[in-house]
Amino acid sequence: MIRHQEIHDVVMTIPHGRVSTYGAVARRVGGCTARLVGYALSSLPTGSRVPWHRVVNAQGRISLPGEAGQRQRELLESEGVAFDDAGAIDLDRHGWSAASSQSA
DNA sequence: CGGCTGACTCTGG
DNA sequence: TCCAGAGCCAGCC
Repeated sequence: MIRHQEIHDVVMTIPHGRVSTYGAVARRVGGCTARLVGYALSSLPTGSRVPWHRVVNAQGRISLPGEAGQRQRELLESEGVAFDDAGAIDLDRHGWSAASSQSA
């Protein structure tokens, strides 16, 4: 049975300066779908150690509406993540992968 | 206890 | 490029 806790744990494994997608995290959890990841992040309490800001949609764009979305972009830029003219992140560049976590 | 909504992703037109 | 439908878990009223 998948739990939000499992998703939180995977998100916490995202290294600094890297970003991941809902679908990617879902696959890493296994037997989980992208929606559950989104729901899990939505369930994150304020002040949680989960780098939720390092999680974006498959398009490399921020799906988080409202002010939080703006802050997410700031946090990513603060970590060295670059955004595209369309406000999208180069997943090919900052996209995190368990195999890429060793070196760029 | 019952029903609803919510930070996704993929496919077809 | 935009719209719609399906699959999933948890918190909330």
